[in-house]
Amino acid sequence: MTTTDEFQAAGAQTPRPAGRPRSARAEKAIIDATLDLVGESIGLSELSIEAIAARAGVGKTTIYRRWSNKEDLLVDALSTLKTPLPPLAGVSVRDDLIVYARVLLRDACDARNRCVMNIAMNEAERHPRLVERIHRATIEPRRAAIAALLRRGVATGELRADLDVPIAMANLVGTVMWYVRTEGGGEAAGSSDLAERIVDHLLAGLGA
Amino acid sequence: MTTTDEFQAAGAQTPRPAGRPRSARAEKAIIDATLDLVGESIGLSELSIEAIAARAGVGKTTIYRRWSNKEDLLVDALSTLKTPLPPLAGVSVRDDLIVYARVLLRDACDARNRCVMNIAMNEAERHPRLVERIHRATIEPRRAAIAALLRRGVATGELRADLDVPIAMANLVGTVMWYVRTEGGGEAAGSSDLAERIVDHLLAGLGA
DNA sequence: GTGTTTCGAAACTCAAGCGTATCGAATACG
DNA sequence: CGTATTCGATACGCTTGAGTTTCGAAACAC
Repeated sequence: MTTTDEFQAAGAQTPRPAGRPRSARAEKAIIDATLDLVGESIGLSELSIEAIAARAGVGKTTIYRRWSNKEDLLVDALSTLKTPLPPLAGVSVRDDLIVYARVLLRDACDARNRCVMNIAMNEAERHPRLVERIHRATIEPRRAAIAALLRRGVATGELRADLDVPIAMANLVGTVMWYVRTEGGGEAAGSSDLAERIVDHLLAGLGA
Repeated sequence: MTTTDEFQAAGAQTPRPAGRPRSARAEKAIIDATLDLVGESIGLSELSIEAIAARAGVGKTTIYRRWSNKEDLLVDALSTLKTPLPPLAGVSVRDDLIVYARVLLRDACDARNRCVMNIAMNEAERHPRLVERIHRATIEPRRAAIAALLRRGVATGELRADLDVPIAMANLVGTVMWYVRTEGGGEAAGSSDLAERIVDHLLAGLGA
């Protein structure tokens, strides 16, 4: 830390409170350390503020001055993860399914995003506000997007007319998630045509 | 507790040690309480011996006299869950796939079994011995059985000749798991033809 | 310079939970 | 009966971590 990284947006109507300004660098370090540790230790109860402070090279005071407790910090940290859904080319449903499958694959292979899913699925009754926020920010938009894509496929005749959309969604998402979990997570991302193979497999079906 | 439930197998070569015998009822109560709490609190670190003792109506002494630590208790408790794989009728691959899908559905809806999966997937580096044992006792046999069934289908021509077995396994297992997680867990088990619909969906594929 | 606020570090209080030890009562054997 | 062991209950020492407080130093405004 040779240079000073303190600053404030200093809007005209916020006349810059007196005293030393809060370090933006410290804030980013705290968020990063939190996400790192969330990615390593899966349970939220294993995640300690002291470990976050140590990892971030920051005093606990600096954390508690910004967030009043662990859950508030987690809400802010996890909300920085929501990668935007990629735009769809919109040419063929198959191509768009592959685009989404690639996103699912990438997220499923990333430790941070994987833990968001674990938290959303496992800690619903222990951290309802946190899980609710994750659902609204990340999960629900993706569900809606995939459902809309599947319905588009039914409408255009590219998919079966009697398609069961909930089952088809479980097909796509569940296959990707389970594949990554069982067949080594890291290597799966490398083979770039995996998403393509999974989608074609689903479209064609298992039957002869 | 009006009657006495103490006993010992008392084989001829084990001459029944002196003193009050250990209570088989207490042992069962401990295992049951452990599985109940595992089914409620998903993380192993949230699971406390003291809560197990309280739930089982048992002193901590009675637990520590039988298991030296929490992990040993968990290994024994979880190993009582392994429901045997059902025999296959062996007539058609579709029927056998439905049999397995039903087993997967039932297990995925049961809180206890669901937590075994969570532990196996999430706590690999924290409890390697426990996870290893779960894998050998429960997961690996099922993986092998499903893989064998799929290969049989390829051999008999009921399934595509170019079937990618790992992807097909992720299809079946992932679809069931994900469906239960997203579309209400409890109700899914009720509709008895869900397994059938999922399998037929997979066999036919999504394409028109 | 003075005043105000934040900084990292360290100490603190408080609660939870592990694993152990001790207690009187209960249950077996002989 | 005496002896041995387990029973549930309780207390203990110990560690971990949450959240607070205090401290001297640093970073700003004036």
